[in-house]
Amino acid sequence: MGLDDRKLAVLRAIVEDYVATQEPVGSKALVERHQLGVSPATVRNDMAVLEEEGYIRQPHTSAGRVPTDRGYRLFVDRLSRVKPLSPAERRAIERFLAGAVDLDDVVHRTVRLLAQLTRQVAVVQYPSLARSRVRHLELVPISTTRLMLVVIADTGRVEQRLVELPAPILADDVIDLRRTINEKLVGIQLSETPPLVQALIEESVPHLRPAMTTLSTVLLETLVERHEERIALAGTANLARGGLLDFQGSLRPVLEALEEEVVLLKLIGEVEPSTLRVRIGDENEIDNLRAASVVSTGYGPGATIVGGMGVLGPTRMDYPGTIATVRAVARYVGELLAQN
Amino acid sequence: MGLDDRKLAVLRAIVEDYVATQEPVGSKALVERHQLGVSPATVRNDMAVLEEEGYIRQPHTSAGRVPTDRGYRLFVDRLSRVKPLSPAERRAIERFLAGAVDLDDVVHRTVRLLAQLTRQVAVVQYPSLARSRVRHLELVPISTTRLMLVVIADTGRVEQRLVELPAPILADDVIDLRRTINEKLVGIQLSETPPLVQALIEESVPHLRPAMTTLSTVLLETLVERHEERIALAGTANLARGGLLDFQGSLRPVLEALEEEVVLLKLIGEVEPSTLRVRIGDENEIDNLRAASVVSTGYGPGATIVGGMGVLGPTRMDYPGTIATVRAVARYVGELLAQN
DNA sequence: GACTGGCACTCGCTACAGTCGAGTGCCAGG
DNA sequence: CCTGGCACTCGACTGTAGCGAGTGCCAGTC
Repeated sequence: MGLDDRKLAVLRAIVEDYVATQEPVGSKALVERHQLGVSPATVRNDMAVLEEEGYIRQPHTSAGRVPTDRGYRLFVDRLSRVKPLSPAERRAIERFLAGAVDLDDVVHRTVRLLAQLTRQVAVVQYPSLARSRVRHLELVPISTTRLMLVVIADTGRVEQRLVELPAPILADDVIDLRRTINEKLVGIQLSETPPLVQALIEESVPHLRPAMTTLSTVLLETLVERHEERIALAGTANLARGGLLDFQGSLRPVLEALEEEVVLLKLIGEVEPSTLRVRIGDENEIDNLRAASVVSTGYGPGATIVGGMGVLGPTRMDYPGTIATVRAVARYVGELLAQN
Repeated sequence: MGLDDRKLAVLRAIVEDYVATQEPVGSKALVERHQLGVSPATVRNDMAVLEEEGYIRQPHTSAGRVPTDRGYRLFVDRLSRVKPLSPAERRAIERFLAGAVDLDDVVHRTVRLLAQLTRQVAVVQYPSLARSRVRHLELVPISTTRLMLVVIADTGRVEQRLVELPAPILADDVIDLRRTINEKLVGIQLSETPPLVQALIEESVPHLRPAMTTLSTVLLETLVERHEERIALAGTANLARGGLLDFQGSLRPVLEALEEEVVLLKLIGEVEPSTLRVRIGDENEIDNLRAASVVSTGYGPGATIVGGMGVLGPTRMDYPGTIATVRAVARYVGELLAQN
């Protein structure tokens, strides 16, 4: 039952070879390419045990072995050696991200960078509004009954929304409104604003109350409810690389899943303090992604986390490399945000 | 050389059948499914002529015929009968777009709607900044040396950008700056702003000149140069529908092309007054899309055009249906923008 | 002169048999 | 516990044969 060190080494070798060659790996090839110090026959015995335990399987009798999801899991948890990034990669990351001019640009560059380095599909969540604080609220008069509300978060993210007032409003009153809402809300974390917005109505001067009421509705929608989360995606073309061997023949389910923002958020958005997360094949909750693996992590300035990013690829992926890249990119982006 | 009416009818029948069945169509099947009033042998003679002229071809000897790009072109230009949208489709369009709350939402909904109705890849360009007018410019003080510049266009599009000032600035001066730039620029079409921005520097009061100089640089970047065009994409999963028969086996080149914003812009952005455009296979300038067709059109409130939208699919697509849908959606969106 | 029925021909597709070889499981011996 | 040897399995590949959809051509008919 217990797997001794050699069996684990065999499993590791199988995973590494299979990931590299994309073909079932046999006992003979294994001893040739790795220094296992035993004969093919011995390896075969080990393989039989590994198969019994569910870590590897045979596509057909008389074919080599292929890791199962469970095998990859064990590999990731206990067997993979950390693969440090090459200096060239580090430089690429720095250079690529250095030129960013604003938040949108940072996210765009990050997602392309990730896709390029890992050669897989990359997903980056914009800094979540819920996790940011209000830096400034602006009211821009468009006409006497229309205002443009602009919310600026401390992460640099900006949301805007048109407000249709119930009655015409004076310029001075707009200034008044702006002052009031800023006094009340600046510096507050967005997820904490609802009660304060509520209070705004009650505390406002009578003749502004109707305006404040509609305004606060829109505020609530903008701050909390409405497409609160945005997401950037890149590298879908990489899905078509593995010649349809990955993803059991059809990209369709995967592409479909990637079109749903909700799904993407689930993939990378559930950020716990646990920094980095790997979900392998069946471990994914989304049915369409049962043939895929996801490596995701949170990122943000310093220790706080403002969003998630990650990479999606075939279960047969280079886990050590991908993990190292995702971790490195997330750290760089975090530093970039901290400088701001 | 000249193709008489029956030969054209045969070509039309071939296109329609091939689009429907995805299989080469033979003379016998043709006379069975269409009322051509002649025998298979006659149809075969017509086919021979059509093939000689390059409108159809045989994948292999002893197979049915398949339209060539040139055949589709003729079909689109002269043979396709307009296919009016079903009331259900019209209602779907209206319902789907009615719920939009702001410009971003309109674009998002439009692109998903197009993808869903045509069952293909949809592309929608955000209203081009170059073609909009400045509605309002806002300067929000972040710190004494930092301003947030917000540009609001009359199409509802909003761009923002951080401005790093060379020296600290007083609150009153910010108000001054804001007033000046608004006086000068509001109502101007964005593509016309550069000379005016230049003039801003020269006309500003001496002690504000350094601030105005950096500000105008950023203004120029924001108004004209920087990722001036944004694009929304949906329906990529539809590419994987045709079971790899379309796109000659690999989705990769197509997916790659779709990742390049520049390419997408080329596809749908070159908007001439000519309302609707169909590019078939080889007619596409982008090599990766030689196996695809694109149906695109401009849209905007009333007669003005503020951006493009379109649909991409296999050359073997339902042209009449796609054309009708794209045209209808563009018109609805135009009306929606006009109401604003 | 245009259309049609008939006929020989082409050629991709499928099924089937046979061979090859990678890879396995098992066993006896060190 | 490991190893070398051996029989066995089964997928991949090859070659052959038959089938049938579809064609091109030609002689005959209206």
